[in-house]
Amino acid sequence: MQGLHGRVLDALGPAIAGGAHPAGSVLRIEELEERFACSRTVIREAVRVLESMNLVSSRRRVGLTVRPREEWNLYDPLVIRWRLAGADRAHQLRSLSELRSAVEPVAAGYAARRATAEQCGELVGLAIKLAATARARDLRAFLEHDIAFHRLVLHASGNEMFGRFHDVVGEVLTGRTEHHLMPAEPHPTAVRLHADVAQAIQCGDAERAEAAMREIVVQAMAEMTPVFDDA
Amino acid sequence: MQGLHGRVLDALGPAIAGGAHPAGSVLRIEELEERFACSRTVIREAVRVLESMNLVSSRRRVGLTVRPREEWNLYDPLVIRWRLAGADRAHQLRSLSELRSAVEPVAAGYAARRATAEQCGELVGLAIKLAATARARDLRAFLEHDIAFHRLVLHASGNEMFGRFHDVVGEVLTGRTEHHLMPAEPHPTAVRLHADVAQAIQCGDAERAEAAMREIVVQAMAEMTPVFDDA
DNA sequence: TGCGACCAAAAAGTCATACTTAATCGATGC
DNA sequence: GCATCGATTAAGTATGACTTTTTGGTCGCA
Repeated sequence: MQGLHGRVLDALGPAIAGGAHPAGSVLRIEELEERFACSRTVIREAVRVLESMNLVSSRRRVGLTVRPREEWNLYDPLVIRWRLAGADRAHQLRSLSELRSAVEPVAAGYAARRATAEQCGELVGLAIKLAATARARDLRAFLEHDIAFHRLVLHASGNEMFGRFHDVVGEVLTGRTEHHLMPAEPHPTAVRLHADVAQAIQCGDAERAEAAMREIVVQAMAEMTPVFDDA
Repeated sequence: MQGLHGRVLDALGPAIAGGAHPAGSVLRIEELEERFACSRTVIREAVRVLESMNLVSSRRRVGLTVRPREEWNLYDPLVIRWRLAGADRAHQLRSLSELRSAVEPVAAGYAARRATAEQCGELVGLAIKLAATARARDLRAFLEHDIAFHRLVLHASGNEMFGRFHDVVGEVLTGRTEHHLMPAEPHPTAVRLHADVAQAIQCGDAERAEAAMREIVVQAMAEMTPVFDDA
């Protein structure tokens, strides 16, 4: 995200999502021009985006009113990111983790029914890499393969809505690392469960894929409970 | 959505989402000015929105390149609506229904753990209304209560991500009616299942709530299979 | 022939100004 | 207290000028 447009959006979006402008508060284009030291064009274009996310609503003679969070497009990748960057981070991580516990098991089930042979091979390969990087305590690489694994399962589900959920998963998995919630060595159970998922998908065993994935997600949530309790 | 901005968005969004401009095709601001007979300002502002949805990417000396569907913000309520309005409707209904089968049971489970007494009362009330309107074969009112029921369950989950999923549910439930897939009288089983969900939530029985909701969604999917097979 | 450097031109990005429009708010009248 | 009217506010739109980034073609060299 570059240019002045991107700069304004990357400042104003998080400010709103982070609560600096509570619901009901009113901003005016003129004051934003001054704040960001740019032209009305740039502000208007950024505001159009925020409006389409339902973060604000624009009205003549009033200005831009910040909408309540319940109205925001909470699935917008930018909104997710902005919220994760703010004081609401723990709360958002919890919400996303719960959502994940709904989506990923079912996606794994569909993957077991629909994955191509190539995807199966790749999943097994990633599961092996996960085991290797866990053993080597290479957390960076582990995260990388973990994200890739989940992304591939979602994609292999053959449902583009599941596929597009990878943004959420990536953010949650990354968030774990940033909160130092990754144990020095990932649980052997977690590693095994990933292999289980890969194998179940390869065998076309939807129920097993679903169950194993559910365990992965439930375990990940348990590991994050300390953060949630801050919320 | 009013004004020229809204008009352009409401024409260009569906055109892209509906495949009139395939991935890789390039539009230019100048030609859009001519097509929509408005100023560059309006086009640029609309384009900013489409860009933030990842429908297009803008580049100097190239123009606006339509992105592949895998990159679109598929969870954006407008994108969902545009796709449902296009030739992809059946496919999108299927994808959304599968997603629904993931999300709603788990949301019902959380609702069983978190719903307020007031919400429980309201759910039971809606289940009663569903039964009455089904018996009276008042499909319009049935749909209305059905949507309200699901919306409330999602809200009662106490997770704003589930709560915000109500757009998806509303579109899918409404889509059934538009495809004349609503039977003359809703299945007594469906009606009973809704009551089961309401009761389970009231009793704090998460497993039962989840199981009953899963059955509702699975049954709804089965009823839509004829449409899916067109996809 | 292939590669790198250079430059003109294309198309978006930004700015400024003017005009239009919708809607809010205050005053007035009943 | 409510309805109407009109002025004013702040967003919506248009236009033209200028800036910036980047693409694509040309040229030179090995």
